[in-house]
Amino acid sequence: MQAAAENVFKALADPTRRAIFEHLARDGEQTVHALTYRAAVSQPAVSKHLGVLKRAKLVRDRRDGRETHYTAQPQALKPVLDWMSIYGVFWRERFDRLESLLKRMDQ
Amino acid sequence: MQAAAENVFKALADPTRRAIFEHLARDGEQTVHALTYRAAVSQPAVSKHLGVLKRAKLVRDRRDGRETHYTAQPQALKPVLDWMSIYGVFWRERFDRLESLLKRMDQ
DNA sequence: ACAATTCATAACCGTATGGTTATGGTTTGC
DNA sequence: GCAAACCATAACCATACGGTTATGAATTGT
Repeated sequence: MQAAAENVFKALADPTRRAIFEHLARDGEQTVHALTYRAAVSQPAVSKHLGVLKRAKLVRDRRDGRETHYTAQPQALKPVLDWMSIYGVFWRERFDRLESLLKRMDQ
Repeated sequence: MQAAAENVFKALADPTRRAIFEHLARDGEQTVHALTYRAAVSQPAVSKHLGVLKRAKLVRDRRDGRETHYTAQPQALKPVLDWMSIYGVFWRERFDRLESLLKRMDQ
């Protein structure tokens, strides 16, 4: 498998990290401060988690003065999808979505 | 997120476990003995990994005499796909596949 | 200038994790 | 019947991991 997927899988294995990522993906760019406010853990813990997510390329950071803004980079999930696709597991589901999509497009 | 996905993510976070799962998914049902032969770790380690995969429902086991046969259960990956779909990240890719599929169906 | 804010890093701690060897219960082959 | 094969579990060990508090560097507000 691609070496890239390694870090992604490990990064997503932790629930706190997934929560942070979900938050970023849903609500867009956030400062560490804002993320800490929502998280159930301390600010240093959040910073460490962001470091892990960053190494996995799941987030990007942008320094602005004393603040650091983080953004979700969902494309980084692609290696996971690719890995899963190897086994052709989801063709059935994809086809179902295709069908329902076509139906909606027909109306 | 679904509680089910929790175990799946953690199970897939370990490279040895992914290797075992890949092997099962590719080559079909295998005994612990056969899996150990290929794996880079000891038989007890393989057994433990299989236990983790089983709790995540990623594999099924079938006892037959002194042998235990394991089978990959790729449907268990679905919660991961669902989780990723939340963010609509892959609609673009899906749509691309749809297009190429339609082209092939047209011929 | 100085106090407060924001964040990352260091130092530390308990527990989870992934590995090992040892062992024992079944089942099979001879 | 007995030795060998197959597998799971127990006991153990080192390290990784996720959390904490303490601290300091950089920036901002007043």
